[in-house]
Amino acid sequence: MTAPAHGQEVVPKFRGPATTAPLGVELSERETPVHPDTRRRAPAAHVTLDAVAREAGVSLATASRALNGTTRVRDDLRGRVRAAADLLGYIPNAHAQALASPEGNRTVGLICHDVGDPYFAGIASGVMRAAAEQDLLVMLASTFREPAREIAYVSMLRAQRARAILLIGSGFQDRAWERAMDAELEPYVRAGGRVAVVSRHRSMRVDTVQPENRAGAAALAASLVALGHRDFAVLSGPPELTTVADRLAGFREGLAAAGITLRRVVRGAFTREGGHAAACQLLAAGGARPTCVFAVTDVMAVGALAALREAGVRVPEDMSLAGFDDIPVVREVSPPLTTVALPLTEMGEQVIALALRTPSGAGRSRVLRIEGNVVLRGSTGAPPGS
Amino acid sequence: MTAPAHGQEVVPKFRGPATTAPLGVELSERETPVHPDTRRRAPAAHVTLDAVAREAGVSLATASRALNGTTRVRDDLRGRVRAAADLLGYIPNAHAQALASPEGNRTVGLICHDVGDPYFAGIASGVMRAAAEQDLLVMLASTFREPAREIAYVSMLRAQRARAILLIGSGFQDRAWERAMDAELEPYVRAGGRVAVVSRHRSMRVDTVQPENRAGAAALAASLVALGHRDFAVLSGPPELTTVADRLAGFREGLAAAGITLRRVVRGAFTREGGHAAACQLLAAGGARPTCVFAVTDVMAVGALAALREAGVRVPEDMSLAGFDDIPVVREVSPPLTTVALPLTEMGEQVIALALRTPSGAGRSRVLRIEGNVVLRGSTGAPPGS
DNA sequence: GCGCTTTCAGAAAGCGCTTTCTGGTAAGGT
DNA sequence: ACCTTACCAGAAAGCGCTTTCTGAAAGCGC
Repeated sequence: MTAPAHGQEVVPKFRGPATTAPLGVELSERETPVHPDTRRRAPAAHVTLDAVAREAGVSLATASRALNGTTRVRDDLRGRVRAAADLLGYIPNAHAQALASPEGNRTVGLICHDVGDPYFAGIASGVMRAAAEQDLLVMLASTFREPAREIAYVSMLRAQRARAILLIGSGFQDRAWERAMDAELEPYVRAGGRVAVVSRHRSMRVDTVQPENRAGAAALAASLVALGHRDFAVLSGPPELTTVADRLAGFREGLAAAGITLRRVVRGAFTREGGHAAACQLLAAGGARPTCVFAVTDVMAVGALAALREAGVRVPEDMSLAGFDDIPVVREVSPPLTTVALPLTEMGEQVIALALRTPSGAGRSRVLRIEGNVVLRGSTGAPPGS
Repeated sequence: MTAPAHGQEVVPKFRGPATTAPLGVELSERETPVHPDTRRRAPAAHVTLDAVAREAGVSLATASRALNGTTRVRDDLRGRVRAAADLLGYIPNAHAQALASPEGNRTVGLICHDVGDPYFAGIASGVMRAAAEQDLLVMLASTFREPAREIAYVSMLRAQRARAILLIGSGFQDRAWERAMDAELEPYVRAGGRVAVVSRHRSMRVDTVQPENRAGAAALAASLVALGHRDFAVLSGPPELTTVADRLAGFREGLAAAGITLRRVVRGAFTREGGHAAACQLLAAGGARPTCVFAVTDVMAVGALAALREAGVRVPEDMSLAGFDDIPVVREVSPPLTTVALPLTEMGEQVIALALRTPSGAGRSRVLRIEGNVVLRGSTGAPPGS
């Protein structure tokens, strides 16, 4: 096996498509003997439809029609055009297509906080799968949780005239941000753009794939109560995220239904480290420890699990732990985490489907509710001493 | 000056999803009050530069220059243009820009096997971060390991005239595929496109971020031998992937250096389930079990770990297990996995930097070697009975 | 005050397509 | 044989920008 090429000369084994005589009108350029320093010259231009038409001996319009099949074209001509396109290695210029006709645009935008996060990666994976089926290209944007960047990306996607913009992840509960986002989205939609989101955006009237965060958290709370727990703490994320607010509220509701008051809420970043830190903080606090901890996302729960282990707290013997989302990793840790399962990939498929469906009509928006299923795994058990 | 006016009547009040939400996946619609006029109008056209120029009372050319700052424009005119653009909510049409000037294109393409896979998600995350810094938009493509789809995506990205195409993940060692890929890439590069890859592509002469798979696997083998192991098995992936071939070869080399012959290679899919299945197969086989197993990727190792646990094989007491890549999850499982650590995010940043750097000159390609670090964790220990 | 160079706004030529619109030709009707 | 249709290829008009190219006005030295 040859070593990877470091500074290797390109072997020009590919001589270009025009090795045979031109069929149609003369293309004098081709005849030009290749000057030795062509290498350094301006890059070879792209093959245009015009060149294909000339090669096939038809008009530009016919070439376009032959390739797109929009109108009937005589079979022999169509054949000639196809052959010419093949021969020249023609690839249409997507920008020109998009400019010439609105249907030419085959891209959608996907905005999430971080593809590196398994939650978003799961949803993105679903979006990619669905997009592939419809021959769409996805422009991905990671905001790294900066609201300003999110707005900027919407603007860029507007510039790209993306068919649809998909916003994954809950919105910020912040008036200024909401206003700015609305200001971006409203003209976009008005101009025919589609918008769909995963998770609730307080002020936005757009098609939504809505995980039942509240109900799911409440159901989880009920399950944990059923295990015998009475003493709970929550590891929460940034309160301005609607997802956090909803899950926390739902969990409280679920406890309240059993007459239990949530004892403690520790706030942390929406990351593995945030969960770790929050758990440490919880353990460091004095007083009786809760018997059960709910982390508002699995990512945080994983961090919390590590923190508990480091502190010598056995899960679930000393303390039960539950998360939310059911990202793949929670099945791999020991003990596997109890969580509220969300069909992430499917949600990704749904959100793009929602966006691409025929518009729901002026001023209408759809909400696709996604039920979360409580999955009890090894990380939860009866409270100690029961 | 009137505000953009296009029906600002939209009431920015959002009632939110009904809290009496029934559980289950269901679709509901909510209605937004809309001004009667707006209802069945054709979509409002986008604001064009022409409109801005008119609003500002200058020519199209001046408006363009004022906004892009390419040439000096009198201050008062520039101010007027900026104000007009703001007022109208002008967003340039990226397609038109890209068509009119090659520099107008601010997109790069990223092709990977599956963003849902933590290995690719990690690299993609790095790419996204670097792209954001340069104000580039990333078009993401997931091939789901179908070679044909990979080729098709390159073609689509060519059509988009992406500034650069990034290929993440090893190439297929398949002549037909290589030829087809070359045929796509060669004209692209010739036309000024940039290509960079992560992992070796046998036939491709392009800038490469090259994890030292071979050396890393060899070093891992040496470390495992040092722990006392003499009896090894490898859980391998599809042999046509260069990454698999290299890691397997490297591991063999490392063992050979200690005079050890690899006993067993079990092949599985390049996924968690593939690793699980391969491990099961290994255990099901008769004869003495190896004392140490190397899975060529962490993703497979995680599956293998689950399989071992299910089979009652203790890790590392009964059998040691090691992986490759150091994806985040391996630190969370118990025991944490020994692996060869690759700086995934950084690799993502590097590959886009490599692609965007000034061309290396005709026919030259760079290789950025990334060393992997052997990280011994709890999943490996002395062989049983030592 | 007269030619000279600068400076900078506007007209216009594309960029590479799609899609009318136009018109020629063949088929069909009487 | 004459007139309608139908069909389909080609000419041409954009799509929304950037960037020459052009020329008017202003600045300058003598």
